[in-house]
Amino acid sequence: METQKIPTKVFINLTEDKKRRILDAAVREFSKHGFHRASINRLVKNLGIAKGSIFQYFGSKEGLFKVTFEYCIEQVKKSLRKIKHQSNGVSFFDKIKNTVFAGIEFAKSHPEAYQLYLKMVFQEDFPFREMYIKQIHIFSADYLRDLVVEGIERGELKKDLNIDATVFFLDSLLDRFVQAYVVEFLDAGAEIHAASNKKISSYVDELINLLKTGLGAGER
Amino acid sequence: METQKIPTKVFINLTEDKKRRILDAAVREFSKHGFHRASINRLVKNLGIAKGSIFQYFGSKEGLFKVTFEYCIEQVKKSLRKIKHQSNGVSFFDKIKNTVFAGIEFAKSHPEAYQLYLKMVFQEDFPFREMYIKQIHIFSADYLRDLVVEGIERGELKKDLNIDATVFFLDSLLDRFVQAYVVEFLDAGAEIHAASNKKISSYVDELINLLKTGLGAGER
DNA sequence: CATGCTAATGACCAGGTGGTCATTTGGAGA
DNA sequence: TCTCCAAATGACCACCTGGTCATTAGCATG
Repeated sequence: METQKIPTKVFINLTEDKKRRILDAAVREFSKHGFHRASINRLVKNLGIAKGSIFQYFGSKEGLFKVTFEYCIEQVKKSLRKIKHQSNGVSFFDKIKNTVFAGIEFAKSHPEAYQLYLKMVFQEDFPFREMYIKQIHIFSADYLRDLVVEGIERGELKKDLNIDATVFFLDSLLDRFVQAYVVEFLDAGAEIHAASNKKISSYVDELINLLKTGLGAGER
Repeated sequence: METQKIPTKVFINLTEDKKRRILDAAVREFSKHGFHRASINRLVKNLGIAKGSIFQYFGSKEGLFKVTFEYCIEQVKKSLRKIKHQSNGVSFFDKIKNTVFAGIEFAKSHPEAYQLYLKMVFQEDFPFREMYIKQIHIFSADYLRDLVVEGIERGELKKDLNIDATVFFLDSLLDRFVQAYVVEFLDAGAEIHAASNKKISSYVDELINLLKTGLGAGER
């Protein structure tokens, strides 16, 4: 008798299609209601399978969540790899612009996964929360740090920049921009929420301009 | 027979002290667990009063939440009034700095109220959510807009700034800064979380410098 | 057709929820 | 001291939760 792996082999042996159906439904359920309010009863009703099967596949609600969340992270990774590859060779500020669009594109094509991330960050009582958030921040902050360092080397950015502060600065802005696109009422009256691509584009240009030259009426 | 007001007169007639005790405990319960997972049973146990009383005071869980949240908003208003009054006459960028400190001060002295706000924004299924978030954003965005307009008039800011974009820019940064102070893992490795006042102060200075002059290696 | 074995099933369980209401309590007025 | 009535109480209700497990179904092999 050995300890159970999660997910169990019973789940792994399912057809790819059924596995995807189950995980997609789980992402929807968790993203809509958060961990604790998510209901296994509702989930299996939506799926048309028996409740016992879920526990045979994942052992517990926590196990189901774990597998579901890792499934989401895999999607994020794919997305980031793509954008990193695409914007090879362009300027720092264009890379930032591409990153914003990639973020919005992800939130658009995987709205439930993104909602789940938001809940995870701010709701505080998910299992394994700390571990997962750390994992995600390795992507985003490190990714931005690389961009900044490269930008400085290339002479596109001031060479005396405080890197930590700059990364935080960028991270805030980008993260919040995508949030405003998705969450509503977070756009401070700027009507970013669900705006057209064109509008978004001109908005991002404005922000990048502010980023580049600052707000102050400098003595240039 | 007329429709019940919430809170009922039974609650209103309580001593100020008991009212405060009840609302403080409710803020703690809701901020810790969110609306749906908050438990009336646990609340009354902590308070040492009977469950029936809560329903006599507020009619329902929703009624309790409404009164509790409005109690929090009142605290925010007080805080904003204070800081608005204090920083009369100082420069734009000093006002921004004061605002950051006021935000952190509020999150520090009313951690539960602030947590409740975060949950409200990102958890999506509170009652009256939309209404309340709108109400809150009237404060913050309008407040910042006033600062920006005044800054432009005084010649402290570029006079061709896009005001909407600038307000969004500032709102993102300030909001996120306070979040990073409270939430942990949101500081992109910048170690803002629960930092000392001194560290915070130097950090804010860095950020304001970025705000003022931008990131770009301009042709100044 | 019979056997054997795994996967699927859903009735059932203990425990927690918001909400109700008949009963008790406590203090003001006579 | 007795009366009265609003306020406080907590046992109780129907409902829902995650989780269990004896039973059934389905299918491959002999």
